[in-house]
Amino acid sequence: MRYSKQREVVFEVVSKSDDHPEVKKIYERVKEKIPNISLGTVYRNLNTLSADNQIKKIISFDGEHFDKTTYEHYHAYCDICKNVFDVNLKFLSDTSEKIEKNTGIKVISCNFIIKGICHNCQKNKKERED
Amino acid sequence: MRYSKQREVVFEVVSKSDDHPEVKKIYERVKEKIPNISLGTVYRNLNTLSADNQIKKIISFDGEHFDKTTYEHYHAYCDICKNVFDVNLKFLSDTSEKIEKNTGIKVISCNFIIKGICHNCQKNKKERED
DNA sequence: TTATAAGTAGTAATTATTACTATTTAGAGG
DNA sequence: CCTCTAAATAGTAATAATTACTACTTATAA
Repeated sequence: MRYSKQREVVFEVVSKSDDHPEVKKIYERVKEKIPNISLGTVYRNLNTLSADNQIKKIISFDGEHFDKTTYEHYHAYCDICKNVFDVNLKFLSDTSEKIEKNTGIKVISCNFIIKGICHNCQKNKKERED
Repeated sequence: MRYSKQREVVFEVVSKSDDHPEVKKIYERVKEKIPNISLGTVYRNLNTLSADNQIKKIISFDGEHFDKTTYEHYHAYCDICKNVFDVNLKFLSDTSEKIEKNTGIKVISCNFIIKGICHNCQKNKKERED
């Protein structure tokens, strides 16, 4: 893989994002630094970077999101505010290994996403109902 | 929800499928029984049926698949043959409940999909290499 | 310094999904 | 049985997401 300024900035943007952004949002953020970058370039680099395990592609209920964190952890998608949250739970650790052992499937990656309602939206909902 | 022949056939097709078909394939199978059914009708009914928990929508690496089985279980997607397989493992049972207890997120549904290489494709790969 | 293959911008094409509209139909209430 | 009405449909158009294509640019190896 050859160096390019565009890929560096795409990586940098994802690395500095705490909100699991979608392609569209990443594109906007990258454009602040490279105004004439092409959307195709962002797509290509997000795909090469995640194939190279430098970032992680999350498959969610509303499409693809990206995560700076590549170690095995999982996500929750809020059906109200549409945000994606990290989920780190002990009983889910080493899931890849366990699945490989138990099923014989050669695991490449795991995508575990929960659809639900986040703390904030539960609170707001309750307040409206009172 | 009012009865319709179209929805009945869509449900029937998914119910009789053992292969976690995608919309396109479901559409083809339904057309054998209702040749002039509209693709939009298939989409609409797949969405209403899964919202009503009569079938399950699986979010996979290559898009949406559908499953006749609605109880909590998980899936593996083969990166070579692109098929989706059921995964039933004890240590993953009651995941919804556990997540709700541990995170406080109100869980609506869980989507756990593993990307890997299935038994058959591992075998074929090995044979080619010998 | 130069050759070349990887990467890019800009655009076109493709694919998946939803929206729209006129028409049909299930089924509730007379 | 009728009749009414809202739900559902077929067919088409529109939208959104992603990939493909092409001429140009650039990293980097020799």
